[in-house]
Amino acid sequence: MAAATMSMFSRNKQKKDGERSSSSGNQQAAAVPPGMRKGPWTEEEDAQLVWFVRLFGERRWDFLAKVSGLRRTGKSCRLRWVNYLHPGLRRGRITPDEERLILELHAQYGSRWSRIARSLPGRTDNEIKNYWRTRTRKQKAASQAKTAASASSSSTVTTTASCSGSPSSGSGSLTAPSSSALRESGGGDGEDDAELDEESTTAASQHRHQQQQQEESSYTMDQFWNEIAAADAAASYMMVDGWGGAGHPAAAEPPVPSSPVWEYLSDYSLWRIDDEEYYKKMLDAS
DNA sequence: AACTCAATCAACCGCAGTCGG
DNA sequence: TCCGACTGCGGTTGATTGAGT
Repeated sequence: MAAATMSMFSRNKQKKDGERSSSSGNQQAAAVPPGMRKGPWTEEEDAQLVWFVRLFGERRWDFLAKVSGLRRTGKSCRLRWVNYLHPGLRRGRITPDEERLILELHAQYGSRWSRIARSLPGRTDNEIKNYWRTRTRKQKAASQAKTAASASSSSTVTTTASCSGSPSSGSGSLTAPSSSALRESGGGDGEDDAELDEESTTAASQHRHQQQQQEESSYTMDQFWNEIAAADAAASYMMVDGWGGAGHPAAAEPPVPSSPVWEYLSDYSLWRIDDEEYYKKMLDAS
């Protein structure tokens, strides 16, 4: 876990500063005020941001960006915190259970990623959005390949193609929502909806696949819905107490360093001094 | 070893909603 | 009611990585 997060951190470090800003064209130059930094965050910036979020809370991002001395917009600071530095973030691959949940919730809410993310504690809307995008792309490519194959050879039908409605079936656990549920969802953009409809056409085969997998993994729908309820409960709990709050059931367990900067900061000498003292130092320095 | 290509993910943008003056 | 600042969201882009050839 720690190794994984650190590798991600170092990966971020490897990005060249300002590379994006130079390659992104005039639009971005207009969006970011002059003198503001853009592109990948450095470890120092991360550490600084974490400190000031601790001091001022997850609010008033413009103010925070200013007093911290970071040459970043408030918006950028918020995004960095929410998507990367937040201590409650969960790292690593989307699990099969999460996949299933995302599928359910997408059928329910469409492309309202933040809403979906609320039911997946520790996952960000950005993460889920990226995951979904990858998944739909794969699905699209697979279905295109399938239609191309069937067009080229209309006489013979291979048996292998018929059981692989989804490319993600390899990961083993996606359950397509019912077509009625998909239609009721209403939300979502056109592309996704179209792909979901496409998905629903293979619902029967996927359902068989799902049953097969349920038998294999002994994973019942009761368990599935219990987990959804638990996730919702956890999410609402976090809304009240904050992520990783003291009263959280998980707090009984040793906290998992979910964000690399926390590991970084644990060795960072300034981390050990008093907040106010540090704040003074920072103000003096700036 | 060098190259290609798909997957992943961080970060950006524009837009819309909310809130206080 | 209007306006500006702030915040959050969804869509998109592009750098990096890793697997395959």
